[in-house]
Amino acid sequence: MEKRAKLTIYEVADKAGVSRQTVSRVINNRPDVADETRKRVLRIIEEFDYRPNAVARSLSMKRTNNFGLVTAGLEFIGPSVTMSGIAKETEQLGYGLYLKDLPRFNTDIIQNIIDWFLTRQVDGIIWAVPEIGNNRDWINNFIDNIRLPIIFLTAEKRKNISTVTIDNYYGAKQATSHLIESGRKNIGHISGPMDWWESKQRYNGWRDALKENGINPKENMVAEGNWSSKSGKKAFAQLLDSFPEMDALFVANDQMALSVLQTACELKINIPDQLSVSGFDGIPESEFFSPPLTTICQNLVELGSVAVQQLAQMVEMNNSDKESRESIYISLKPELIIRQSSILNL
Amino acid sequence: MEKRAKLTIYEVADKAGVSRQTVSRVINNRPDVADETRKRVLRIIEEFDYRPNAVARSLSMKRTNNFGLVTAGLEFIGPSVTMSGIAKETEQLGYGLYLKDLPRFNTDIIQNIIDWFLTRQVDGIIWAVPEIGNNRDWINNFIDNIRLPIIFLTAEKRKNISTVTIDNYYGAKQATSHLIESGRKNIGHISGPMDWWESKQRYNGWRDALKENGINPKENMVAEGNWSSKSGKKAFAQLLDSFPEMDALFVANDQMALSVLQTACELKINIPDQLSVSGFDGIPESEFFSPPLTTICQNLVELGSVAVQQLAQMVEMNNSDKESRESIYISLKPELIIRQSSILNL
DNA sequence: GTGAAAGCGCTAACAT
DNA sequence: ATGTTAGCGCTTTCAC
Repeated sequence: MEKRAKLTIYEVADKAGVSRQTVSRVINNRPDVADETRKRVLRIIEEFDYRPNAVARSLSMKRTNNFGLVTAGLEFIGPSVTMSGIAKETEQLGYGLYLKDLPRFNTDIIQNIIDWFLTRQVDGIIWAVPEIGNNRDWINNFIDNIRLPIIFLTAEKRKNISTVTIDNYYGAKQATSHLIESGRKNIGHISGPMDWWESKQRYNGWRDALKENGINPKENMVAEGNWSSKSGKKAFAQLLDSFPEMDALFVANDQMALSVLQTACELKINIPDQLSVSGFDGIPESEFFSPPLTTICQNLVELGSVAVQQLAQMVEMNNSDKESRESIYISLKPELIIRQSSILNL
Repeated sequence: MEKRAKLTIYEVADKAGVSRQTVSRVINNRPDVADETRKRVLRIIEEFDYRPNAVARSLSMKRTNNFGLVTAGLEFIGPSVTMSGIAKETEQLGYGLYLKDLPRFNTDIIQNIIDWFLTRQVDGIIWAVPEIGNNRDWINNFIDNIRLPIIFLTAEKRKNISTVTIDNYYGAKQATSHLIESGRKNIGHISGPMDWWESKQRYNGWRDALKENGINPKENMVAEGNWSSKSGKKAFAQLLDSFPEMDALFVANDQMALSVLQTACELKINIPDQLSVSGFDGIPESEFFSPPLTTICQNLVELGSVAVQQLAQMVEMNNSDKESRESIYISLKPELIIRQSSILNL
């Protein structure tokens, strides 16, 4: 096999002694080709290692079969797991995937990103940037002008917007209720950064679980972290000080919970006897913390898959009945996993 | 702003009263346009929200300005951090990025992946799949037939192949030497899966550091893990049994080292007094383990950046003098970070 | 079942 | 400085 200039459909046609259209039909597996002709063309394609040019095809068909994905914080494990789900499902459905990773969560270059994707003629966009502060406000300004299907991940419900998310509120409530049911009354909370939508939801779940059980949530029972182990350590120290009667703790992610476990080990605070702990996320390591961590397991791979499936559906629909598509809101329930960090020693 | 059918360059030309060519010149910022004409065209573009079609441009220019990225194991933190570096640098240099995540590390669909990228007419490929077993053997068969620039990450040096990697051997040697220098003699090793190239390199580094210090590495001093916390726990238990005189331990990644720290805490083995420990990777959490973990910090974001820079260079060169490009091999040195897990209490 | 003509939206090369 | 002509490689009519 020697290298040679790329073959075009025209040259294949020439060598096979047919017209370009016939070759095109063969490539696209159309039925209306004589069996013998098809074979002859296929042989030439094989022999000369011909590969159709997807760019030309896209131009002609006015459809690229590509999705655009916008993420942020790919250096963190959550976003990247979600992305792996997105990548796998995209592949599965036969689409290609363009990736754009935002340098910051809160960004002013939204229009550029969207423009770039429009320019590249993608068939749909997956917006997987966490909702922080007002970094979704652009939606209101743009969304009506964009005819392209877009699916949003992990966000508040909005009018005319399709979203797939994990039910953070539900998960937090599950975790907190579990701590209460196991007999604790003084339940603290280490939250994520409070300008994150997810943090707020988890906070609200904690708060409402307390209220529904006749416990009054107070300010000294909460400390704010920023998801990192480091911040978890600090927040725990703060709580130990502001809420000394604390006998249970709901931590907004597993990373920060790890710090709690380790600090407790240093301070000789027995977990779960003196302090019952639940995390949130369900990272694989949580099972091997000491003690193994009770947590809320969110299936981020599934989140990504479902989002892509929805997007693909929107793309298909968009092609048939234009304006009929209704926006959807899918909320996936995370699952409580009970481990030793919240089980009383017998 | 109301939606309307997408504008083409032709319609913009019409409205501006110029030819398509002039519009094209304006879009591409060519100098040879009268200032006034340029302004007129730009106004029309603005007013009608015109966006050039990159697909058409690619077809015409025979260049897409897209790279293809192949990864595997994106659900793990290492690959995804590397990828974030790749994404950022790609963006920086003005390229788009297609993402393909392999379902398995060891795969037989290599040809399909390459074909897909060729079909999409990418300008270059970044191969970021870890080298495991013989999953790089395909290179020998294909590489000479592919005229497309490809850069490989994290792999053994090969003829005619361009590669960027972290120097795992060097890092492992650094860590092990450090343990020896701090006065230990019985240095165990928990390795990664031994069919991984990276694991072998780290193992070799450990082995040679011992040898160079007059210590004879024996089989009972090594236990094999698979990078996970779970496997780390098991491997540590095994070593405790097979190598009871062990007073220091070089663990091939931080996740497994975490298990060691936690198990030690449970077993009341004091770290670093009884056992001095070093990890490898330098994940952010390692600083907040208890005790903080001595480790080898590899800058994966930089790894990704450098790879993309090299690829971009290959693309440029390829366009001028065809066959002159020599293959490169860049090896980035990781850095030893000394923390309490390997410092003797004073 | 197959082929000819036209077009997708853009740029390169040449002409003016 | 601007316009004209001819493609880029493929698909979509619409003939035959």
